[in-house]
Amino acid sequence: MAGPDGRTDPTDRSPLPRSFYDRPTREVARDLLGTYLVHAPEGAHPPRVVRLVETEAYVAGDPANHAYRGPTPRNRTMFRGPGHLYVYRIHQVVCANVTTRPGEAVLLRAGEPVQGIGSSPQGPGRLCRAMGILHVHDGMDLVDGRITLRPRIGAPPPIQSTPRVGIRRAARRPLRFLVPGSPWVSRRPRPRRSSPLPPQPGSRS
DNA sequence: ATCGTGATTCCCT
DNA sequence: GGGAATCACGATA
Repeated sequence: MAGPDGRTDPTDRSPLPRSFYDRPTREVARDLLGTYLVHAPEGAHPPRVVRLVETEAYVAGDPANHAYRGPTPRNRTMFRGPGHLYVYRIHQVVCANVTTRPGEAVLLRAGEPVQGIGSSPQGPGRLCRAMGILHVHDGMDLVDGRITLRPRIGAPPPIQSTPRVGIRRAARRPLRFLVPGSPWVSRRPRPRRSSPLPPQPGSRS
């Protein structure tokens, strides 16, 4: 889909400016859908590009937020200012976030392959693997670095908000944003319930 | 639904 | 410092 200027290559466009990230985190999470995550590795390797289709916001006062209890060695990047890459490791997997205002961030959950993608970028761990994002990239500046985000081309995609996935606390807040119908959105049927409830009459399964 | 897996954090000493 | 709880996942079935 070409923009009004007819250009089709997202890497021709300048990275999103710092001001993009210096906004309320929910807005950033929503506006990130349809933008392009670009990793131009050192050397002659071709850039890897995905179009983001799924994000989650982690906001202040949010018990699921890594920064909920303030700065720690792991989450220090979340306090470095808007527009940095916060990469953390969980289990055997790395996940990437974009920082917004101090102590808040957006988890990048899934994307649609555009260029140079060798494995499925579906789910936050797999997205990082496909993009070649490593734990050592934690703290990188997204405005002026090898890993950047580039503006959407054309009209904004349709956006749906849903409960967040894979967390226990505050999972039901509608802070997950996705492009409905995209085959690249990660599927995880339902968030875990914190306490088992007896099946209600009329509820499914 | 469950399991592998190891880092991180917390709540004590 | 140390032991235990926790975990923004992914692969399995």
